Amino acid sequence: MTDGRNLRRRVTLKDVARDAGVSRATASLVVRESPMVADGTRARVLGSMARLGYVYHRGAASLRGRRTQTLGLIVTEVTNPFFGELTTGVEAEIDKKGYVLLLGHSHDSLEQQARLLRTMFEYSVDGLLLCPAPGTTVNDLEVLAGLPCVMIARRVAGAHQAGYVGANNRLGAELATRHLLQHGARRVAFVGGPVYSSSRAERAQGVEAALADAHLALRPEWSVPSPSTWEGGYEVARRLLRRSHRPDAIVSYNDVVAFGVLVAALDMGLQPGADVLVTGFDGITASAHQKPSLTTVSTQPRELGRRAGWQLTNLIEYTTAEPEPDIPAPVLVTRESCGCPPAPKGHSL
Amino acid sequence: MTDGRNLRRRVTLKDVARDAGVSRATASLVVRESPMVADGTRARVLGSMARLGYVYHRGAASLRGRRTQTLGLIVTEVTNPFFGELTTGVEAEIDKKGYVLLLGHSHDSLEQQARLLRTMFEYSVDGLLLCPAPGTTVNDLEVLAGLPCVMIARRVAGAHQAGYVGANNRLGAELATRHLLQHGARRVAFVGGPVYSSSRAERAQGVEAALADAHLALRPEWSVPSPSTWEGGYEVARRLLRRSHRPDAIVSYNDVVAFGVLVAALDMGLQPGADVLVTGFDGITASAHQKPSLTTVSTQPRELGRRAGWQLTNLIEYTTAEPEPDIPAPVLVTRESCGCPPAPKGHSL
DNA sequence: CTGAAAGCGCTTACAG
DNA sequence: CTGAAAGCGCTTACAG
Repeated sequence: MTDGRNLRRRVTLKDVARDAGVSRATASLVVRESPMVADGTRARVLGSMARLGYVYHRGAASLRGRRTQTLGLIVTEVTNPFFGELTTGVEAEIDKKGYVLLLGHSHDSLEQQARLLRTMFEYSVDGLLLCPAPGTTVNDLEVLAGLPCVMIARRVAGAHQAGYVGANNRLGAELATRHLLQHGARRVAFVGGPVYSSSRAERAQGVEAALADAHLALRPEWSVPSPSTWEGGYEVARRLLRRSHRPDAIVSYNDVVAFGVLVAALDMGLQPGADVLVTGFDGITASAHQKPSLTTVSTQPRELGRRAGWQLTNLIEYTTAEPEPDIPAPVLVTRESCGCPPAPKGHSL
Repeated sequence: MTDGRNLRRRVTLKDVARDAGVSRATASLVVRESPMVADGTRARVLGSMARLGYVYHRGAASLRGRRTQTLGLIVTEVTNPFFGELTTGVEAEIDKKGYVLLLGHSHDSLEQQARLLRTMFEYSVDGLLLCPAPGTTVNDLEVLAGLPCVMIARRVAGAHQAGYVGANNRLGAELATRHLLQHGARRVAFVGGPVYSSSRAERAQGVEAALADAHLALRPEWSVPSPSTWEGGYEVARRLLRRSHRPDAIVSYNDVVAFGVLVAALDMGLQPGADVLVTGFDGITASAHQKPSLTTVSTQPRELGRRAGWQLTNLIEYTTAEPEPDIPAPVLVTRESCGCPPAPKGHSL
């Protein structure tokens, strides 16, 4: 006895066509829901498909049709839930437009990113969503050769063909800082973020702008870069808060860094929200779940992903020459860490 | 003038072959790194490929070759970082074996899961990794028709063909409970988890087994299911801790639930680790970053993902009839929430 | 509205 | 070690 499972040939459109007594082209039209098929014929073909257990072979379709309905997403970090939430948003958006997601993690490595780009290209993705690893240049993107592409959260200078979706870094940091000033802060520090990143620079500018309006300045020794990790925030905050002349407020580069700042303060016997005011940036779910809960500039990561997916599918389907950057307005979510009362139950952004 | 970009035909193996003066078959052998090609010929072909800017077309290759080097991963929840960390592990493992990941989120919906299964099938994935949505039955998996498949974290009764990678729920909960008893706990509650899930039942059994050894019992009103969310943990803990006769220790269904429990305790003026001992389950990164830090049963989510990827690729390449379930031993990571000193800096599992 | 033919870019036997 | 032919399962013009 041989194994029936292995012998069973894949059911093809040809089989369906024969069974239904039509040509392959007609069967193909039915699969693709073309209106140009007579109702009776369509019903007959659908019946055969169901009876024979036909499943559409997208690989074959795309070889001929030049579209894979496949999108690549390359994210960098992985310890940061921001990227997880973003990915969810992307998937939700493209799924409803009939695309599927090919996922890769570059771990902030240029080599790994280059490999992934090539792989995605080999798989003939219809378009690409990329959170570029730090140090990415236009040259690194040349392999893409005209493939529709949208950058997320980080920009690559000179990549004009590519779309962009990201937070308004400057405005966001400005909002946070202004709010802290209203709460009486006068000695504001800015903590975390990769040294030479554009996003860190932009956020720092926002802090400075808000301070300037209050006739204050960001002291250079209080603008401290760090890895964008919990540990980064923890270490820097410890150092800053240990001094006798210490900041009375800390604007953090992102939420994960802010979490480290919160714990550092608590470990030193300082109450965030009272002894030192703290804000984050991103608005990941966990920001609502800290104790004290974290005031943050929400970029609504899920929504950001959704928009990136939207922009990319548009780029593919309508081929704009130079897409408009999509930079949604950030919203300040006030919670305990800046001295505000906790948000009402169930409230989240 | 017409746009040169659109006119440029894709460079095919045929072009390469012509340029190098060999047949397509030979060029194909070179691409696939076959040793059966003369060194000189190979060099010539590789040269042509580089000069012409050839990129391998995997779609075409798999249509003929019957392998797409593509794996599907369907994940359920999204608010829980556990799945993010798991995904990273999966990707790391399959990437080095030359596979690529097709990602889908079922959001715990059976309909969405069914759609995703079908889609992955249409894309001819070589295998599937599935965290089944609650309520999934063997029937739901029939569409897979022999496709190699590995379940992650949750089992589907009767799915014998499929592999399985998941935590040892019973043992894990037992370890945690024993540890709490050693710290002097006597009134232990078990909080969170979906009512009828096998994993909740197994973890509850572990708690009971440890308590039984100490001649104690799990009081029915102290075994409280809840959504596996922060909110779920928060609400249940509030209710339990409000009573005069309250638990002195809470074993939480997972880390996210435990985070809610921690904050509920703090909100009520109780110190976790002193007034009430708390443990989690999963070992997500954030467990080390709470204040107080969370003692947890680590299943090492990344490692779990790695193993699932390993099992699936093995299943594909060596076709075992009935794969062995892979149930790694959980490890208890002790931190502040059970009254232990915080783990040393940089320590994580 | 339907059918016959060609082709997407590769790999797989099979000769030589 | 290399070449000519057939075919993977679809879609795309093009007739009718």
